[in-house]
Amino acid sequence: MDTRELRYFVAVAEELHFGRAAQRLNMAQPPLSRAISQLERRLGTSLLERSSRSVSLTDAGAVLLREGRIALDALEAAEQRTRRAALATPGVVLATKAGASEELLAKLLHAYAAEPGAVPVDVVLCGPGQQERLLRSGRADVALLHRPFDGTAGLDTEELLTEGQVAVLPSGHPLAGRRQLRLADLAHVPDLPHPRWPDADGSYAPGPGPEVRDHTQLLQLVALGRTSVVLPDSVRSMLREGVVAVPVVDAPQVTTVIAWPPHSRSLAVAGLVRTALRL
Amino acid sequence: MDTRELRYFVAVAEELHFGRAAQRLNMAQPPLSRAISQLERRLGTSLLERSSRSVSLTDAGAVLLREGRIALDALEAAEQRTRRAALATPGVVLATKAGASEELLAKLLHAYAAEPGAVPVDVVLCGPGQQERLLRSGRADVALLHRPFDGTAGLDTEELLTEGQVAVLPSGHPLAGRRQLRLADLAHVPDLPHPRWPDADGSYAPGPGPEVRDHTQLLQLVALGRTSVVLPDSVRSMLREGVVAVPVVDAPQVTTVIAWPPHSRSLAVAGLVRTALRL
DNA sequence: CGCCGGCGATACCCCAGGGGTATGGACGGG
DNA sequence: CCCGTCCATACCCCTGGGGTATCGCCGGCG
Repeated sequence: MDTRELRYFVAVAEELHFGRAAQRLNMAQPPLSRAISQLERRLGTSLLERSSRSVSLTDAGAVLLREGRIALDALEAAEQRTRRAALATPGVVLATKAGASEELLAKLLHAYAAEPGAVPVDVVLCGPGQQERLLRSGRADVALLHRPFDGTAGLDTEELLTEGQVAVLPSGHPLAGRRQLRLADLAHVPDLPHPRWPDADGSYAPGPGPEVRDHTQLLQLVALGRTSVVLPDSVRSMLREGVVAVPVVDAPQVTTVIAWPPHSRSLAVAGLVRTALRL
Repeated sequence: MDTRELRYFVAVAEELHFGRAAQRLNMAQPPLSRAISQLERRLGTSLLERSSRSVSLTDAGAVLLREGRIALDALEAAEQRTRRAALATPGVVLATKAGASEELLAKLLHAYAAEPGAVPVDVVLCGPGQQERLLRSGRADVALLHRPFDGTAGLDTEELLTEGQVAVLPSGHPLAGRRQLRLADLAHVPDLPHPRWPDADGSYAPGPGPEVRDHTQLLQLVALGRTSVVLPDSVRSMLREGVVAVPVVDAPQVTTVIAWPPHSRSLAVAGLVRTALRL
């Protein structure tokens, strides 16, 4: 199967609309239609159910969408890792969520730098959920992920830290005085809508909550009484005036894991993992 | 990156010879040379070191070979799984080495068939090392692998059984009377050369030992005094007249694992794994 | 009920680029 | 020193991927 066809199919399968998919792919609609039916002929099966009013996935199409994304990720990773291997810099790229696990990260970097044979670590701070993408697409060699928020299927991982979660609230808020909360208490607080994080493409889904890009912004917005958020215990070390943290007893436990691609042959990644496990 | 270019590169990187690679790809050498240098230009790095007498991989080339094989496997898997999803048969394909773990396999199939919601299991018996390929290339949904012989990087696994190994010898052989053996005892027994298994393409590497295709053949050849072999304990149940098994005390322990692709969403695979763990 | 508008498929054209053959140029061995 | 090996270059051909114009289907609306 050709990469081109697969990319086309994934675009159509995601949009469920040939016209929009063609637009996204910067091409006209007819060659896209043709490419898809050609792919269907090659595979000997129909992938999309077209009525003249709507497009939907067949079972086979759903399989190809899931498996195809994995294959495209692997291709992109091959390209990115090759490009990075070509640069003279022998560094390793570590991706982590901006503002999360700050203390752990600092300790890890410090301890690793003291190891014999340590190489420079290029830290990429990214938005929530982006570490996983960076790792899968080959732009990072190793990442700190947070279960259950990030998916770890197909990655090798080691657990580093498990913690509960706290609600971060403006100090004047009625709920701020409680000794503990439940998720139900926070589910419908109309004056504190949940913040909105950017998508992979940097855009924001519509909604009532304020748009945020990092934890500093987020805590400032909490202090201003505009939003509230549930985060792992370790944010306590970042708390500022005007915000309080209240344990949420029934929030899922968050496990910070260090993750890397399963075929990694990098000594630097192995060293980082070894160091992290010794912390 | 294009699939075609990647396939070409992998062929050249494996052969380290443009002429032979072109032959393998059923094309002439010049367009292959051109395609590779075009790929190098696109990636902005050289992948192969050519002198007019020999070709070798650069560091970046080695990375692309490793990552590229993974990506090509993922592509092939996407295609195969889509094809299989299109067939009406709701079965699941289980790959296992012919003759290995027979008792375990029989128990597993029997127990799984009794589960509610069990689907037909299509068992593929293949040569050693081929289960891994079948799984990675999407022709199988789940496999029984044997560590440390099969690689499990990038697969999800559960351990089922760990056992020692025995040497299978013709009953008349001098070593057959021993209570136990060491690998060194078997390393240089010129009258019992190791058997040769077929490669992925069905051909045999040259060597002194007899060519075998399955364990029945193998045991017959042992009985005839033509070869000897070291296998997991569980072959004892297959022993025939004329052969004896002697424990090899320093042979590595063999662990039978059930393995599946990490992104598998198949209920049937999950059911098989659950059943296997309960045995 | 018929017209319109949205959407995917078809028809037809064009040309970029992938593949082939012939040949050059570098280098090692006899 | 010449020849054989092997990768690169030059040049040609034609497939097939992309574009525009248009059709056919169908649901909604006046």
